[in-house]
Amino acid sequence: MPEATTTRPARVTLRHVAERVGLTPAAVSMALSGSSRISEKTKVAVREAAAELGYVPSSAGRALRRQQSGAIALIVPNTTHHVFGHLYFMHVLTGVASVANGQDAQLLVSTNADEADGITAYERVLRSRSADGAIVTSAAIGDPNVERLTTSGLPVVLIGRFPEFPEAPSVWIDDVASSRAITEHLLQVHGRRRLVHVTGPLDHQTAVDRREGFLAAVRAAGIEHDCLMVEGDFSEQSGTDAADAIRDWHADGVVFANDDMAFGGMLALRVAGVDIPGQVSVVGFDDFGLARSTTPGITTVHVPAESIAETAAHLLFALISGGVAPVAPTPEPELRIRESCGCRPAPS
Amino acid sequence: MPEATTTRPARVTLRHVAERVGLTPAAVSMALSGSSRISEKTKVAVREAAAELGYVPSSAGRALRRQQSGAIALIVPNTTHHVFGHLYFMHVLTGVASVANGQDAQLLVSTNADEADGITAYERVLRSRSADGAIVTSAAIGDPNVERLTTSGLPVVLIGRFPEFPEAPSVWIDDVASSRAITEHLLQVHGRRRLVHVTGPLDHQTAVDRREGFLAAVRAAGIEHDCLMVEGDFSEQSGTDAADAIRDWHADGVVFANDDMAFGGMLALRVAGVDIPGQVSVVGFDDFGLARSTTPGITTVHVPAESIAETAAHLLFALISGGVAPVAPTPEPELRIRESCGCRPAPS
DNA sequence: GCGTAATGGTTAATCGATTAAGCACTCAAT
DNA sequence: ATTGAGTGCTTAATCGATTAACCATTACGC
Repeated sequence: MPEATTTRPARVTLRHVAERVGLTPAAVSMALSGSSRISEKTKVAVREAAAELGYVPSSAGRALRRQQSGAIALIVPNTTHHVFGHLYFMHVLTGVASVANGQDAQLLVSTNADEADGITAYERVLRSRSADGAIVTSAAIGDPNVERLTTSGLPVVLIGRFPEFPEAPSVWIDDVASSRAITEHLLQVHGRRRLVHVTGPLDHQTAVDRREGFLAAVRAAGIEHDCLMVEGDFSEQSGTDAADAIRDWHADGVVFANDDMAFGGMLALRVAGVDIPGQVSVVGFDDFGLARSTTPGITTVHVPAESIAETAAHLLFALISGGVAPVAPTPEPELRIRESCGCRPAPS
Repeated sequence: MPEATTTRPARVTLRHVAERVGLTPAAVSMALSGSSRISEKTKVAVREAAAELGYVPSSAGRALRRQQSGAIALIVPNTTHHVFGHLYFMHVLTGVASVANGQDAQLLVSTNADEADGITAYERVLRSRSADGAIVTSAAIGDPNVERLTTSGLPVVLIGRFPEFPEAPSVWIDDVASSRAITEHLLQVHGRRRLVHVTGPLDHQTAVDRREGFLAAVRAAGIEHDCLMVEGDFSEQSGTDAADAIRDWHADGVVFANDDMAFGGMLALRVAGVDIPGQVSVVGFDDFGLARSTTPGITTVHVPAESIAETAAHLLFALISGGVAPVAPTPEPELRIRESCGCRPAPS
């Protein structure tokens, strides 16, 4: 039984196209890449045949020959701390994906911290050259993997501030200044004096910096000995857990290190009969979406995660191709004033 | 100047390991894969050398030889309709990633709808064999790309119902039954009689099915000629836009086809002075996170996106390795009763 | 008419891992 | 002693794309 003439093989390679037009694979390759050594007539014939057969170059073959995969990886080392599956990650993914699309690069998402032979799965992504470079986000302070990746000589861009690695290409916002600014909002605009700060997990630089900003503000106001620090972990639950301490201490203002905790805290305070913002002004941090959907809306610091991610991606592509890492500008902090601090009346 | 003896080449290949132990690359490959034709002593030596040099197999070399990439792709054809960058996607990503990790597979995320040579970027992912299979989510009805992918012979699993392709492996929930159930909640528990349904974009099967479920419920109640249909597009804005029509029509219950629209609608109704749930009962659909953060919390249908995604991923791996597609069970609809329908008093 | 350029390809090598087939060499059984 | 089976590796081919080096033609200048 003869093959149907329209049968196209499951995998169309250069050779199939070459046979179709009566050339060698080499010629077809050159034709498709627009080499000047191939006649215009042949190029047209090759392009037609390729289109008819549905030829798409094998990424493996090409990667092997070119010594680069055409993909970048987005790595999240820290799956334990509610990071992956968080709104933050969505924004980062959106930003990175849009830049990757613009560069015709594939995007690999890697979150697996399993170790085999002492190498984590996401380090393996780089060492196996599945990706030409990586963006690492949400890493903890002192994470040995971060050091390994940044010193491996492979193109890696960090999202977040890593004082331990001042040389490592990284993109961050000024958490200290932002946190200070929003704390000062409570102090200066609303005249709050008994402040609580609910921190994030202090093994993350972001949490440390936001605490630092808070402290700078209260120090400047001369009330640094009269405020309460509660350690949270960025989870809504830890915000809820902080509510008792906040009430017992008779706070009139709370700076949560992120919106999730602010939300959890607000709910718990409300259940306990505390009026927000009447009795207690509440502010958060991040503005990834939650803060505007609650009632009252949470006054917060807008973290432009998507644009940070875009910057990181551009930086990564620059590293991959050029080697020179342009310095990324740090965006200015931007407060989003809503109702939880007492600025506007809640709608209703 | 002599090279430092500890210098390890940037890219360690089989040959480097082979030279180190005085063998051929072939022997090293066999040793690392545990072949019985290699002596135990040699295997130990090889493993040691590989670990010392930090050898990780080249994914390109391996992919070329094995004719599979060891990666799967998560494809979102539809970037226009607020899909990527949505909470839904986060859940899907989490589910797929966890299964992929379990299978030691890389995860490619592809959202680029750009066409070149009549092939979209995400079809290219499959045809270039960058991925061994794909999960497609959020595709529109009649999207030609879906047909192309499902009939291409490549392993593809769809998330969502596609009546046009009854043979295509797919995973979905029963939107019709779920939507009917939540509509009946308004009718039976709350005695609502003047219902509005705000649909999603009707080029998506999900939106069509949810409308169908709504209609089934009102039909069963004998009030199908006395309800209002408003076409939305799943966006918060379109929910907001529906508010005027809802009020003008003097509705006492609204079934929004998703939570985003319900949120937008609730805000707008509240601004217009409508009491929810006092005057109007509101319900949504999805429960991806937003519904529980609002005040009042939105009564909704819980869509187990993460577990759907996991099922889809398992199905995909079965297709890739076995070829047999196990039929996936359809999860039962689950209502999440909150305050927006009038069931519980809002906390305050 | 003859060297010199173009023109338009082909040949062969390469990227790294894998595996079938082959080849020494040892040991045991007939 | 001689075949037979193991044992433990090496050789060589392969996956697909790319590119440097090479080889035929034809065209052209003087």
